[in-house]
Amino acid sequence: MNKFYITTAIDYVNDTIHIGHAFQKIAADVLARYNRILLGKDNVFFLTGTDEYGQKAEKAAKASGISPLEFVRKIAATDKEQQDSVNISYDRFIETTDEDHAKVAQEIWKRVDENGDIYLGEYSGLYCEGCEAYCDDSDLKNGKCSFHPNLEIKKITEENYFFKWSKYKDFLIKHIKNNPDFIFPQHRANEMLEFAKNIKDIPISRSNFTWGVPIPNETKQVMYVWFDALTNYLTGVGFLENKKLFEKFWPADVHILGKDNLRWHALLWPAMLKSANIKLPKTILVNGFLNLNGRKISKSLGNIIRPTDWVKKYGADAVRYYLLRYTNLTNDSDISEEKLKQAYNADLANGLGNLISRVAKLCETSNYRQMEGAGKTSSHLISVEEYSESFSQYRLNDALSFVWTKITELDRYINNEKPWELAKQNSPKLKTILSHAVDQIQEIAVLLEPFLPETAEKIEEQFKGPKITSQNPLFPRI
RNA sequence: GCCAGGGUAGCUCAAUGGUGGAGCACAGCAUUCAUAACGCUGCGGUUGUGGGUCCGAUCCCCACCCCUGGUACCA
Repeated sequence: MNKFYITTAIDYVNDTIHIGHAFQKIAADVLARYNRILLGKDNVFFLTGTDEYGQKAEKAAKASGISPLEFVRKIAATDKEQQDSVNISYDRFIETTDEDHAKVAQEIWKRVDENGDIYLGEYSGLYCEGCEAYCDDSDLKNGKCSFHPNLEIKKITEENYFFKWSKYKDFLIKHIKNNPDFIFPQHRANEMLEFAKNIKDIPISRSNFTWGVPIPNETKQVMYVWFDALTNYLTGVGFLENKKLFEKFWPADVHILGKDNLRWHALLWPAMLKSANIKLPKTILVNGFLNLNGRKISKSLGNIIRPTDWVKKYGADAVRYYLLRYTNLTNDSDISEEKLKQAYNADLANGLGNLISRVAKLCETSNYRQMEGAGKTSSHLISVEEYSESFSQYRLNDALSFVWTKITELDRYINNEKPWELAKQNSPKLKTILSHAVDQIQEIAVLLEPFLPETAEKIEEQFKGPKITSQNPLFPRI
C-alpha cells in the first residue's frame, strides 16, 4: 500500500462540535500525520467536514430566522474553527452543501436506481420529529418517543423511495466475516453481524421537509440525510470532478467514526457502494465516546467543553497529548480538566519539557556543535517496532507510552554520565555523551511529530545544530 | 430480557496455571545540567462475591453481584 486515505465522521450542524468530537478528529489527524511521514505527503489524503442537510437543520434555521444555507454554513465555520484550534491537518473540509457534493449523491442514487435497488413504496408509522425517523413500538413510552418525550408522535403515511437493503444481507455478512480488518475493533463487527440478520429495506427519501439533496426526476421528495451524507467520502476525493485524484485514493483506507454511526457505515454504506459498483472501504475504525468527570457530555447537562476552551489554557499539543495518552481509542474513556493538568505537569513539563531544557543548556554552556549527521530518515525512525506495532493496532496511547519510556531512559542516561561534571573537567568524553543525547532527542522529536506537531517542530528547530541554544520552556509548569 | 466486553494499588492501565507489575499521586534519600525539575528508595493490593477443578487459581469451570456498550435517533 503506497497511499492512505482517511476520513472522519462529518458532524451534524445542529451545534458546534465539542471535545468528544475533537477526540476523533485528533486520532484521525495522528494517523494522517504518521502516514505522511511513512508514505510521503502527497500520498495521504485526509477528509473531514460537516453534514448539513436534514429536517433538524431546517428547523433550527427557521428558529433563528435565517435561511438553512446561511445557518448551516455558520455552524460549519465554528466547527472548522474548533478543528483548526487543535491543528487538524485535513486536506479538505467538506460541507455537504458544497457544489460538487449534491451531484455525487445524485449520481450514486442514479446508479443504485439503475441497478434496480430503489423502488417506490408506502411507509406508514409513528414518526418522531426529534429522531427524524419512525419509531418502533419498542421505542415508545406512554405513547411518546423515549428519546424525545416532550414531542408529539405523529402518525404519518408517506410514499417513499426505498433502498433494497435486504438484498445485500448475505453479501454484507460474508464480507464482514471474510475481512477481519473491515470493522475494528472486532466486537463491533459482532454487533453488526447480529444486526445484519434482520436487515429490512429502508426509506431513503423524505417528503415532509425540503432541506435536502434533490432526487433525480422527482420534485416532491428529497434524499434522506444518510444517503447523501455517506457519499461525501466519494466527493471528497473528486469522484466526479477529479478522476485522477479519485483513482489514486479510492477506496478509503480508514473511515473513523463514533460508535453511534457504525451501522450506517458498516452496513448501509457498503450496500450502497456494492449496488453502485464501487469498491468498498478497507477499514471502519470505531472510536468510543468521552465522558467528562464521569458524566456524559451533553447540552442538557450543560457540561460541554469545546477544544478551544482547553487550548487557550494549555495549548493545542497538551490537549492532543492528554486525549490520546489517557484514553483508549476504541472504548469509552473518562476525562477531566484535573487529569489534563496532572498529565501536563508530570509528562509535558517535568518529562519532555525539562529534558529538552537540560540538554539544550548542557549543549549551550559547553559550546557543543552538532555534526551534520548522515542520520536516519524520519520514515525509518518512525518504523521502530514497538511504535509502529502500536499504530497497526490503533493503540495510540501505547505509542505515546513508548516515546515516554525513551524520555525516561535519556534522563537516566544523563544522570549516570553526569555531563556537567565532564564539562568542568574538560573531558573529551563530554562530546560523545552530548552527541548521544542530541541524537535521542532528534529521534524523540520525530516520534512526536504525529502527536505534538507544534512541539516536535520546535524541538527539531532547536536541535538541528550546529549550534544548540537554550530556549524558553516548552511547557511551563502550571 | 437478550448479546458483547469488563471488575487487579487512591487514579490510569499491564501481566501470568507456580511467592502480584508500571506510570501518576504521596513520603524519604540523593543531586544541581534542568521548569522546586531528573534519579534512587519506600508506601500502597485477601486481583468484585461465593463455590469447584488442581500439588498450586488473579488466570480455567459454575453461580451470583456490579459497571460499560449494543439491541434500527444520536460524535
